[in-house]
Amino acid sequence: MSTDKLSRPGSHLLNAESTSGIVGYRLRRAQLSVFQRFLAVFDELDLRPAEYAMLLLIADNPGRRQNEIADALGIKHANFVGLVQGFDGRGLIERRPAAGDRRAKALYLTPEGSAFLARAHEVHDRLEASMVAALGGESERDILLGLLDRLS
Amino acid sequence: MSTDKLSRPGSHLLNAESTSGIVGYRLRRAQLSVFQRFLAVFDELDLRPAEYAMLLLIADNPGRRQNEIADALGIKHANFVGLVQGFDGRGLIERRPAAGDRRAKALYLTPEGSAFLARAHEVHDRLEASMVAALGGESERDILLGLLDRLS
DNA sequence: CACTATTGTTATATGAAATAACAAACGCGT
DNA sequence: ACGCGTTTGTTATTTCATATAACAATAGTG
Repeated sequence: MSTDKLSRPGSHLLNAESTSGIVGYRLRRAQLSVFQRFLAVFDELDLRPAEYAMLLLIADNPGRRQNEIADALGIKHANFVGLVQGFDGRGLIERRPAAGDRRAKALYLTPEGSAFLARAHEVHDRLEASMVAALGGESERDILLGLLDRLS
Repeated sequence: MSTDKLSRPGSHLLNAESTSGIVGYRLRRAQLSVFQRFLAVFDELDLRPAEYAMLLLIADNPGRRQNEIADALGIKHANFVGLVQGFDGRGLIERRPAAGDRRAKALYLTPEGSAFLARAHEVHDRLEASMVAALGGESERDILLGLLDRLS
C-alpha cells in the first residue's frame, strides 16, 4: 500500500486555458494533491486525514460528547460512530459515560492515543514543513490560509 | 433539490486550535465550501463541477480522443464513459470516429452544447466574481491560484 | 503473421457521505 | 408524576464517486 502511483492529471498535452482561471478547479486539484501526500506519509500509521483531525480535536477538547466532536468536524453523527469504534478498538480513545447524561459518551484520548498522536504529529510536522517550503515560506502559508478562510 | 442546507462545520463552540494551522484541513474545508456553492448555482443546469470542466476542455480542444480528455481531467477511462454517454444523450457533445483510428472517438461540442456552455459560462462568471469579491480582489485571486499551484 | 498495446466499454468492488429508523434517556409543561 | 417531543448514539440502507478487472475491436511492431 505504500508509495502509490500518483496519477498526475492535466499536466500536459492539452490546452487547458479555460480551466486555468477557475478557483474551484485549482482548489480541488491542490486539495487532491495534498491529500495524496498525506495518505502516502500516514500510510504506516494507518491514519486518514479526517481521522487525524478527529484525534487532534479530542486532544484539544477532552471529555466532549461524541456528537460535539462530530459536529465540529462536519461529520454526520451516523458516520462518526464507525470512526469512534475504530479508534476505541485500537485502544487510542476511550468512551466514558458523560456526567449528567446517561445517553451521552464523553471522548478521551487514552495514554496510548496520546503517544500515537505525538508520533502522528511528528510525521505531520514534516509534511507541513514540506508544504511550507513548496509555498515559499511561512508568510506565504499564512497568506494562503487567510485566503482559504475567506472562501469558507 | 435547490437551495440545500449548507452544513457549516467547525464554526463554533470547540477549541480547534490544533486543526487551524493545518494546510490540508483548511484546503479541504475551502474546497468543500466552494463546491457546495457551485452545486447550488448549477443546480438548474444539472451540471457538476467535473462536468463543467469537461465541457470547457472539449470546447478548447475539439476533436481530441475520449481518453485524452479523460487523462487531462484526471478521470479514469472507465469512469469517463458514463460522463460522455450522459452528455451525448443530452445532445451536448458528439462522438465521431477519429480519423486514422477506428477504435478512437473524437469529441466535439454540438451547437446545442456550445449554447449550453455559454449559459453555464455566464453562471460561472457570476460565481467566480463572488469568490473574487470574497477574496478581496483580482490580485488576491491570482495570489491564491499561484499558491495553490505550488501545492499541486 | 504473431504478439503485444491501446481504445472504449461493461461489470464490479470499494469507500465516503447521506438518510431513515430506532431505543434509551432527557427535559419540559402541565 | 405523566405525557410528549427532543437528543444521543446506533444500525441498516442508499447514493455517489472512484478504483479495478476483464473484454472485443483495432492498431502497431518485430
